[in-house]
Amino acid sequence: MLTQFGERIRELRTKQNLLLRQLASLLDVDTSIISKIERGDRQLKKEQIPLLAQILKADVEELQTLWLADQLYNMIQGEPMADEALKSVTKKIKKDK
Amino acid sequence: MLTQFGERIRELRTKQNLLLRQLASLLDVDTSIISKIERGDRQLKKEQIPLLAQILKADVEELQTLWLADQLYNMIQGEPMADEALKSVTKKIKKDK
DNA sequence: ATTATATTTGCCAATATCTGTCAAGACAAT
DNA sequence: ATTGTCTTGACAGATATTGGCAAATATAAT
Repeated sequence: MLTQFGERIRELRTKQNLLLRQLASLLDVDTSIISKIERGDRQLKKEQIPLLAQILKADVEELQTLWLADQLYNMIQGEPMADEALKSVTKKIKKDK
Repeated sequence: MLTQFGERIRELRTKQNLLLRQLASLLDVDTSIISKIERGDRQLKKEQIPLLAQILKADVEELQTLWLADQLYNMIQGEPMADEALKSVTKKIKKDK
């Protein structure tokens, strides 16, 4: 399944004329991992987002948002009560502040 | 950390005058598991919700919503971009339909 | 205070999930 | 056919989650 995060990374990477292999090297992981991340087969570790943003000269917060949205979407995917649950959490989050 | 789901289960269980041990037996798990679930230390398996709802004479959808909301909340807990991500997913979910 | 009952907690082993690596395959371009 | 890039599947090690037991703690009654 494609992810917003993965698609954005690929977009940024190609815009910078970076090869998978090069980005992988900068992130110190195997090339295949990056490939999978861009295609939505794997998740990047949350902790790696800042470094990745720096390498791709991207906005950290944008990537964090996309990353988190993917996780959430993945969780509610196909759940019958997704709407209600989302509404409830949104409300609760606002109260927390 | 307390959960909406766990608190509701405890509420329903006591209202039915069921002991942990009795509910545990009906669900075929150890008493300690139910205790932990009610206190938010453990998650009930999604698949067990319908049976639980039946036992507690509760609305399945209500419990599913609470359960899912807990999972979501747990995921965005402390995330700086929680708001944005939630908004994004909510929008996407609506499109999916 | 002692007993009996209910609940909570810490710990362990089993299981499941995640992470990175490797090797083989697909795909283009030349 | 060779080269360079990307993709895929299988694997092993690391992590996380789960259920169960047993001990600790709480609660209630006498």
